[in-house]
Amino acid sequence: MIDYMQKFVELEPQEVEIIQKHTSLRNYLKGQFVVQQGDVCRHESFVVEGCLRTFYVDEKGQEHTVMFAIENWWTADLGSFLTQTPAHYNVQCLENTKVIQFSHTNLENLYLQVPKMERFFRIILQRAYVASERRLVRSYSLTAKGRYLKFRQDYPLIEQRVPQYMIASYLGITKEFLSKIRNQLILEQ
Amino acid sequence: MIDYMQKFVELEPQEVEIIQKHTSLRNYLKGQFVVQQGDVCRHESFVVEGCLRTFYVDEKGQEHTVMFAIENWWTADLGSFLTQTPAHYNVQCLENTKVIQFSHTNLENLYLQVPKMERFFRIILQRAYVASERRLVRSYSLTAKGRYLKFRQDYPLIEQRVPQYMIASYLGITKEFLSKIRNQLILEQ
DNA sequence: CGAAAATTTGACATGACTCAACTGGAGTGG
DNA sequence: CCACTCCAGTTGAGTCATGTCAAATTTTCG
Repeated sequence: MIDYMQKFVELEPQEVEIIQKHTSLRNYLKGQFVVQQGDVCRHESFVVEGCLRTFYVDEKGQEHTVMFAIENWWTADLGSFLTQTPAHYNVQCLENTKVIQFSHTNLENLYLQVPKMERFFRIILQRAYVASERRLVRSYSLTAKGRYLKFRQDYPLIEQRVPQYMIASYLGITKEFLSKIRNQLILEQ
Repeated sequence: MIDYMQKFVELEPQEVEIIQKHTSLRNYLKGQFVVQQGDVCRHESFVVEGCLRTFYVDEKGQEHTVMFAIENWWTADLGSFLTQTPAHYNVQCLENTKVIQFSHTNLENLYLQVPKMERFFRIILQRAYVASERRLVRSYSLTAKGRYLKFRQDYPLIEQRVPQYMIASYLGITKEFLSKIRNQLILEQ
């Protein structure tokens, strides 16, 4: 994780040490929940190894996948984490997963002790926001097939690691329709 | 703008002065473009007064509204601004508009001179990211009618200031269909 | 091997789009 | 002050993309 951070900010050895004191390493088994809808999201997690899915279940019982996270990504229900209010989303491990976690108080503390962390997260958030905006535009301007092709192109690694019905719910379509799109793509070749 | 910033970070008088030195005030007329698709977005703008729309035109010539901005909002093509590469979006004034602008170099400079600005923008971005994620979830889980009702509820002020066809393109539907939804809502009462 | 989970297939239903025509202001100019 | 145009909004008919439901098939994994 430190290597990853150094791409965005330069850290002194003593800063690295402070960061380490404010984080904890945690292992989850496949299927375990890091965050559950209704609970407060206590940590922001950096994925060292594994794969997770953020999703929420609506009133009709339908699942909507908000995002996936693999190695070197951050995950949390950010809205819940920031305000320490009940989460709208679940975050579940799709594989055995190892994460580095920042608790809310530790992170606030860390911002005071290592101001560079403000910069680091500002940069990370800028990128996340731009990506989210792009995805939003695509959701409106592209057809389901177009969104699927874009997804395959952007995240080929994720496509291979997660079941198809989760990809469908990430793209905002039903698993049946995604299956039909895939079939159609094969026929086209 | 300073009042607005003080809600998130405490600024010393000399910091306020530095911020002022790094910004410029600019007026635009209704219809003018702050950013144009293809040009590099040179500024991040804080809206003092007025109303703007960020949108992009796809290959088929269709407009997609990415966001609106009114008083106390920030606007830019953030992706373009951050990397200083050509913009995907247009930002156009829907009314005569007054903004405070940060150029890219001024802002980078400001981050060095007033580190609190890192914190300020981190917080702003967190909120923007959470809002964007929510909108994304809605775009997938709600029907067009549901999205329209939510929009009216969330941004009643904006609804009254912008033409209906722009709201339609913000919601990802055609102006005709929005008109039908509105008609339907009247009949329901 | 057998059961559960994931995916595929097909018939039918529906939300949302397209296109074209129409309505109704808000200027604008004679 | 009227005629004209222009733009936003409405309406309706027909179509297409995507959803629903139920059954069949394949894959995964204990």
